[in-house]
Amino acid sequence: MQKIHLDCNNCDSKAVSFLTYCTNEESEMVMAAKSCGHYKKGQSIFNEDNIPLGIYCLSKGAIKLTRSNKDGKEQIIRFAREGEFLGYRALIADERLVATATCIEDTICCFIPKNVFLELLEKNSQINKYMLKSLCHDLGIADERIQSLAQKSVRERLAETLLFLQITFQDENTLDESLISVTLPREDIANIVGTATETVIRLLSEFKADKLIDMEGKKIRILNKTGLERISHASV
Amino acid sequence: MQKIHLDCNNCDSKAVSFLTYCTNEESEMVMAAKSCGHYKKGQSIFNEDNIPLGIYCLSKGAIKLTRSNKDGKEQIIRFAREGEFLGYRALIADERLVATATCIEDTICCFIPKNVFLELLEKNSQINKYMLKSLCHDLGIADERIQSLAQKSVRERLAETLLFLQITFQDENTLDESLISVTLPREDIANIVGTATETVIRLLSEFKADKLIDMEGKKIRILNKTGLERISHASV
DNA sequence: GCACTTTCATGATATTTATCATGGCTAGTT
DNA sequence: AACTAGCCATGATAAATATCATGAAAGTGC
Repeated sequence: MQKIHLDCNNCDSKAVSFLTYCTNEESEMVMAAKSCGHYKKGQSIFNEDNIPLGIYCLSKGAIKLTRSNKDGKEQIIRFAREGEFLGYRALIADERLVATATCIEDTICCFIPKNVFLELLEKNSQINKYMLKSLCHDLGIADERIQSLAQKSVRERLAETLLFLQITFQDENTLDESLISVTLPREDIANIVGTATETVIRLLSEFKADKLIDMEGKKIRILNKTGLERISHASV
Repeated sequence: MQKIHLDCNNCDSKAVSFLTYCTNEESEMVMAAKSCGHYKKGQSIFNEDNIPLGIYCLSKGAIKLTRSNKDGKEQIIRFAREGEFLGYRALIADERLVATATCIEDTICCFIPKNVFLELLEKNSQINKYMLKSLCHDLGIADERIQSLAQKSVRERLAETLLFLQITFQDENTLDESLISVTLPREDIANIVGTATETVIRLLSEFKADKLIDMEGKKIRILNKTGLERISHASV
């Protein structure tokens, strides 16, 4: 990780995160306390089981949050992009980190120490509300995920995942919105869906044969969104 | 639902919920605004897709929170017992309810209107902290659940579920702690684990043959906790 | 450009789990 | 006591998915 310095006021992520609600004074406090760094694709920002020392703000790039089992097989719990925060769940719950954050692209990420964040949370009611609301929203998404994993087939979940990836990694400055702009190895896709890598590869081949998707290099293009939606909602 | 009136100060759930942090004045406000009712086993307290009008506080009994798919198959998302609250996730996130709350025992439950709850949340910082922390904790549990559903086999998840049910429905005034004190039909167990009812029945028979559990009427007794733990943690 | 490593792809096979079918058991009802 | 409905249980079978094996293709470092 290569250290750099960033000005929150010029940061892309300010516009979309709770930093919007900071007063000037609070912004100054955050800026004085934070430390920023450049991470390469594949590097991890924090690791499960560690004690959280603060929160992380993604200024640029994308990360996957994963939990590993005994055999080292990882499950992707969620993704985060520019403007999103990491590590606050464990911090607020006063628990250890239960997930590892790994960059899936080159990433710029700032660290805000625990006490600064907790003070903001306590003193600034807009920030407090924002966090509450966003936690509740995330919990709703997690519940949806639980239902999906419990009730849908792998085929349904893969279709769902492709649509999710397309939306999540929508590149606002590209007109080519049918192309999934992130390149995830098949193994990562399997670790979202909760299945074996070979199964993903096979089903992707089927989807391709059915003209639902196309492969352009490692990237996936969605040819028939409605078709995928139909598959994805077959049962749920 | 049969209406009754309850005094929060004498309520079992006061000791364990955010109501602990209410000032006298706030308690009065809650008491004046709330309405309480007696629900029979099987009755629902609220239904998915509805707009949340307030939150519900369980004074006695137990409920299951479920989400249904197209075919009407339900997934149990979580349980709530005395002292726990329901419906706040959707309320705070400003979304519709995504789950149905159904009593699995005769239940006494109070309704606190939206504005009263939101005011408490805003004015009382201890309550605010309590809610934040508890949401973060719940989100951690949801993430664990996601990993379990994605990576564990049905057999592993059933063992996990039995241990979970034993702890969750621990009756503090019974010495017989190896008996799972709640009676859930096999179908409900299947809807926690995320599998077919027949599969649960078959695996329970296996567990019984392996002397891991025993069946006493409809109730299940855990004979070998360590054995179940070993099965449950085989992979994760 | 060539060795080397990782990822992708596909076949063969085994295992797990779902589905369909049938019958027994139990609790509540008349 | 007989009747009925709703579980519970188990067998037979089918379908979905995992696992193992092998090779091709694509990156990566030197």
